Amino acid sequence: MKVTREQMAENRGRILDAAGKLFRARGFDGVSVAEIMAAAGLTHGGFYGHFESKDALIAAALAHVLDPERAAGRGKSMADYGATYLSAAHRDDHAGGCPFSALGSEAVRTNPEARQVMTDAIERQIARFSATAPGATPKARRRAAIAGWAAMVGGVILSRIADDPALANEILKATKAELADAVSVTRPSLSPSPHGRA
Amino acid sequence: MKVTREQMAENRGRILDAAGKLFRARGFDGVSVAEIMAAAGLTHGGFYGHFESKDALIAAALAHVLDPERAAGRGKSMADYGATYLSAAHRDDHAGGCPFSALGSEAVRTNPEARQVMTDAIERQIARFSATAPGATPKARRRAAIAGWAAMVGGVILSRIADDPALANEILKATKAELADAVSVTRPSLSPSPHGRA
DNA sequence: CATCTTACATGACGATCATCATAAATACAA
DNA sequence: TTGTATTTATGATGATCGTCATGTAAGATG
Repeated sequence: MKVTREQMAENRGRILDAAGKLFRARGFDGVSVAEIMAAAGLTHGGFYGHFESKDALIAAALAHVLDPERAAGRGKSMADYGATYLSAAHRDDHAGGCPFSALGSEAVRTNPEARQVMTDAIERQIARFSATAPGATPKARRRAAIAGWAAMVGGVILSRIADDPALANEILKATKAELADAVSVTRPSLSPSPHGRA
Repeated sequence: MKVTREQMAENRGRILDAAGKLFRARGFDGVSVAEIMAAAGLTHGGFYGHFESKDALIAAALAHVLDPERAAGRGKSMADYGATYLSAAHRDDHAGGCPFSALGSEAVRTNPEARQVMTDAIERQIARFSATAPGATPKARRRAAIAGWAAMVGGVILSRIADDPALANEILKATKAELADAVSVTRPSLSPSPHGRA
């Protein structure tokens, strides 16, 4: 019943993949350890050889999904990122989408390790958006990056809650449009932003 | 062990109050029926005389909290509402604050009745904000209302997740400031908005 | 090849939970 | 006032879950 070191590392990776998807799809409390292990092709017994507890898995799975190495849309501007983020495809992809929109309000109540993982990811996202956010000064751009990120997360969550497909799509579209306007208009006064669409 | 009709109605109200607060503070899965009943001053047995299931209570508690009759900040403009919404006081008041920021990502996965209750509340909020949102046309104002509401919800959620108090406060402040700017600047072209601060 | 190490499977344990059955007590109708 | 309906308390039930103990097969090590 033993397994190659390499196999073990691959198993750990499969556990993290499965946990990342299942947590996003059904919430931290909506998935059991046994279910995650089964999705990874294993049984529940081996779990505690890989992780100390379910809480530890939550933190590790979030870190795995939010790993800056394989972040989606690396080179995109904030506007382009927002357009993808606020698409129907992303909204409908709970298991594969952004953990903030899938787990945001639950993450508030998770363990400190997981909170810190998410805090770091928030800071990275803000820093990334700040490069292409509208605004004349770095301070203004950072402010716009934060507000834009907040609108993206809130927009997807509200669109997912909305029962009525028309309303759900309108929320996506409206948030996307306001975000795009903010970028193209910049602040009233300055010359054309040096960080435009392309 | 029977109780006045009036008492029973009051008991039901206390159950809804307790459920509303506990759900917002700890999530739907983080609170047991027995705990809610205890918080209402009753024991768990009587629960099913009031509600058909925990799911039914979730829907009823959300409807109770989101009741348009006793909605907070009735006459406020979107900008004023946003300033209160994005305050540290509201962010720190999980149990008494907005159910969308407290339960948003979990609400996506609740029962259809609860989803519909929340959908109606979203529609009401958008309609309310549309009256004082920036924009030259009703369409533009509705768009701004939606994006503003999304930014509020996302801003509070991100601020609550953030482990670092400085970052948490910055998120609130930045989102609030962008919201205020959007209102005061309106769209570049038109005369002063007829729906300004006051 | 022999020994040690260890990753995973099986199975169990204690706790928690939603839900239901029953009983007691009393409001309400007659 | 009497009888019935009904609200709540007590207690039980079956299911689920996180975690752990143990066995075993097989890699690692020399």
